[in-house]
Amino acid sequence: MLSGGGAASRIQTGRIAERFARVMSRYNFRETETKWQRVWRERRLFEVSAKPGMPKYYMLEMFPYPSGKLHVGHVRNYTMGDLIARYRRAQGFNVLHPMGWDAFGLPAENAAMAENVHPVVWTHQNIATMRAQLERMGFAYDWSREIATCHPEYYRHQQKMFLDFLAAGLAYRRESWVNWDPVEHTVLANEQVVDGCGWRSGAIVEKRLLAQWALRITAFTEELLDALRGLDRWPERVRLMQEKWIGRSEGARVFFDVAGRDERIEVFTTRQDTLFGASFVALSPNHPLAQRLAGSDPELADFIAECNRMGTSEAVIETAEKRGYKTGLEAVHPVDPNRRVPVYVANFVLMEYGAGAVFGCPAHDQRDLEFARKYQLPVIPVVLPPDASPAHFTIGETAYTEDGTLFNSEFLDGLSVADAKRAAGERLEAIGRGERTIAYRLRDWGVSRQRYWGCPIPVVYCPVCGVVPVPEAELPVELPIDVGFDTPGNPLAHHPSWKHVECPRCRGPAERETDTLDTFFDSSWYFLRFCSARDARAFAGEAAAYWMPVDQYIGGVEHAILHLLYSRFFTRALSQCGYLDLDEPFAGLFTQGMVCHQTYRSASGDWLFPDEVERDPDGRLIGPDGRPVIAGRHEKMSKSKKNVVGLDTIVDTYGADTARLYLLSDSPPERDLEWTETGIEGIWRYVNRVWRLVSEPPVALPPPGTAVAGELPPEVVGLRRAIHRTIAAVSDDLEKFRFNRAVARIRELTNSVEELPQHAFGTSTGAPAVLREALETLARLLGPMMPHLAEEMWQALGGAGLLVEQPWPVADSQLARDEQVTIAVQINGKLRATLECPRDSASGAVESAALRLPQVARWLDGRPPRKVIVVPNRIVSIVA
RNA sequence: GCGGACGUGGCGAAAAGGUAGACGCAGCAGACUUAAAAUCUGCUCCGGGCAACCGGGUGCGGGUUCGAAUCCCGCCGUCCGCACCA
Repeated sequence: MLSGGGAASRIQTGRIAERFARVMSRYNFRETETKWQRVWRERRLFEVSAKPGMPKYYMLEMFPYPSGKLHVGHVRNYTMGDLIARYRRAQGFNVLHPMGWDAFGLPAENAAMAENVHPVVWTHQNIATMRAQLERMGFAYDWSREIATCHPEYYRHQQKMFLDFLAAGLAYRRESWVNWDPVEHTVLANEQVVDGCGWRSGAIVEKRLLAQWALRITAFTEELLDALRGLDRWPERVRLMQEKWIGRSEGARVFFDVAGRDERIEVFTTRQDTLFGASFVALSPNHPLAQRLAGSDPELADFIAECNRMGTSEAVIETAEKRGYKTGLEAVHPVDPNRRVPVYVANFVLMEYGAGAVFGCPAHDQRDLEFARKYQLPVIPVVLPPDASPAHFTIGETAYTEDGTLFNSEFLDGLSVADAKRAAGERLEAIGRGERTIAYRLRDWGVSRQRYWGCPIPVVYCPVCGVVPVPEAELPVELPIDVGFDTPGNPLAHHPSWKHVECPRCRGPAERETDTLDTFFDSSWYFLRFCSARDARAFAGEAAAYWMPVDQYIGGVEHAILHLLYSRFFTRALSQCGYLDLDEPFAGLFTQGMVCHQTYRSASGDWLFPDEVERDPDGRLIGPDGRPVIAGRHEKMSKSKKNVVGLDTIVDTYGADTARLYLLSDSPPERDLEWTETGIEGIWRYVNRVWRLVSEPPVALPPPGTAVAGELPPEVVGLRRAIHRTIAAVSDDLEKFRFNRAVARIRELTNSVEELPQHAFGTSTGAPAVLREALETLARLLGPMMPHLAEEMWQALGGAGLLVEQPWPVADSQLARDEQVTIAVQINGKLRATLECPRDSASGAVESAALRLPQVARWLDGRPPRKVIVVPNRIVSIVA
């Protein structure tokens, strides 16, 4: 066994040494990259300030959680942002491109418990590591604006915001449900609940009601929904997801009296038209009436307790088996007092939505139908499909949810669904049994967290004065450092002295709030702080007015709803509190895909890092123990499955530019990217080819600025056309976030330069000048993608100043124009020939030329075509 | 369960409704080399044919159109989100 391990590590060392030798003999990225990073830093090129006369561009990538090390998923995001930032800068914009750390959060506390390291230390070490990694990548950040949300100078401002929200009625206290681990006596995050059990204790998780702080995001519901339409530079799918999340539905509140009791059940429904198909009413287990009934019905109390032995996540609730408990009560139909339906308590009814109670119409709702079948409740169809006969229409296993004509419904008979909704609503209103209303899925945002590593909520509880805000002069309420993590639960609550304070109002003994704020609170305004990161205020008004909104925001689609919705709300809430005058923080949004990698398991079933897997001489995969490896599926990179690629190894081996170009070139940015070792080697070969073209050009280059003069051979004219077409196409691709295509076009131009035959230079004095134009163009176009290599190319070409300070090239449309076009000729939709024509030839001429082609004549076989369609410069379509 | 997306060669992909597979990766053959690496050249969607060429082909089944990867309808599969992970 020992020797096996030794052999494996010898292979590994051998491979790295071999790679290293290969690398050192060529383009020296090590020296080049550190050199240019130093130059940019020393000249403070990326430190910017507001310049009112100059057009601004705010480029922002979602700031990272400092989890330890940067992975290629982060780097893909930041590479795209840097590309745009450098491109806009070259176009003459004053570009703000900041970076910071979303530094509060659960993993720091987990590390504290697992590795016995304080969250402060762990976080700061991780930030230092990750900052160094970002610097090595050569990203053009304004580091003078770096922020970390765990810094008191950052969170003091959000404590002030919280107090302002409180004063404005946008923050309030309410009871809400949490996941409770009965063994550890700790509140669990949804992520910490695995199959209904606590991740550490394994105990079955319970729901508990806790008094917590919430933000009134619902005060802005309509605005947040309506303004989505104006976000025309957001992906359609993200706007759709937010729209669905807000979940506006028009319907009605309907009141059911409980037979024989002085009790009324209010339900919300979007299907008031199906009122005559009702066969039950169902209450949420946490509905007040259900709670009251449970007091005298132990069986119901058990059922409710069982419903509460389940996490709070909607996915869990919705996928659980639908179950109900028959209370024995009967609800009186609101329109027809002679009808009665049974009242159930059901586990699928959410207290948070609508009225916490529903009526069930099994014929026209699938979930109600399944419930009705399970508890043998009647299924009464009331909407008749267009071609069905009322006498024979029945419901089987599928509810009918489409439009149709109402029947079995008294005064609604004969109406369409839409008309019946209106008529039913009117009748309910007229008899005082309900009213039409709009319900939203969106709930207020609970921001209290029973955790240490977050921003303290600046309030004090006084037995005399009640809830008292901490006076502004006493902010920030700083997190104490001397805490222990041995006792489960919130260390702040266990701290011997921290929470004991004087009441700011009456000076009597009082207690601090020991909950901290949700970390989404931290990230809901960081983009504003970046506008003036060292200001004594949260942000300077003028700076925010100049820089905001963010022109281009880039991040993972996993933030499509929560972070983006909260930030949109925050911007409005802050505007309402007088901080600024803005509704939408992000004018442009792009959501990039994940980075994936194949997974590997050893013979004993343990996950293996890709680095630990080698190929033996027969090409089989073997692990560090010398035994065969099982190659698994390609998945999103995650620490738990070890399918991560360390950034440092990549940058050490190939350099930052190669990594950057690979991340841009391989897949469209919005799609997932498969990380492959061979792919990055291909980029490395390309880097060397480009560098060779510049360092050893095929002919001596004329001095910079030499005009292209004289007659050019056709190949050189073609190269010149390629140069200008590439400039135009790459610019267009960058505008549309088609980075992989932009890279492909630059590679095509590189191929064109390499393919230029030597003799093309011999006959013309202008040809070397065109070669120079091509190489300079390559450097300029590659600049935002591979800034170090491009800067080195620019210097080797003798360009003036730094490449970063050069303007973006502009295509000459005359030079880009090709006078010949290839036209496809189709017969009955199949390609049969092609035709070379001068550009913009008359359709008649193209048509007759196409009909004269021998291939066409053969297919027509002497018959005249029935129809000919000519699309200029593209295609001739012949119908035979 | 609900909501959102995606599906094209061996692989990543490209294609204003107009020549499907640009640009790469991998593979094969060749050049250089004592040899290897590096580099360079050529080939590579599938089937048939010596070839010119012919037939088929963008998850599956239909439809619209002179023409569909692209638009419409229905299925299948995969991925993401679901409010305390960030």
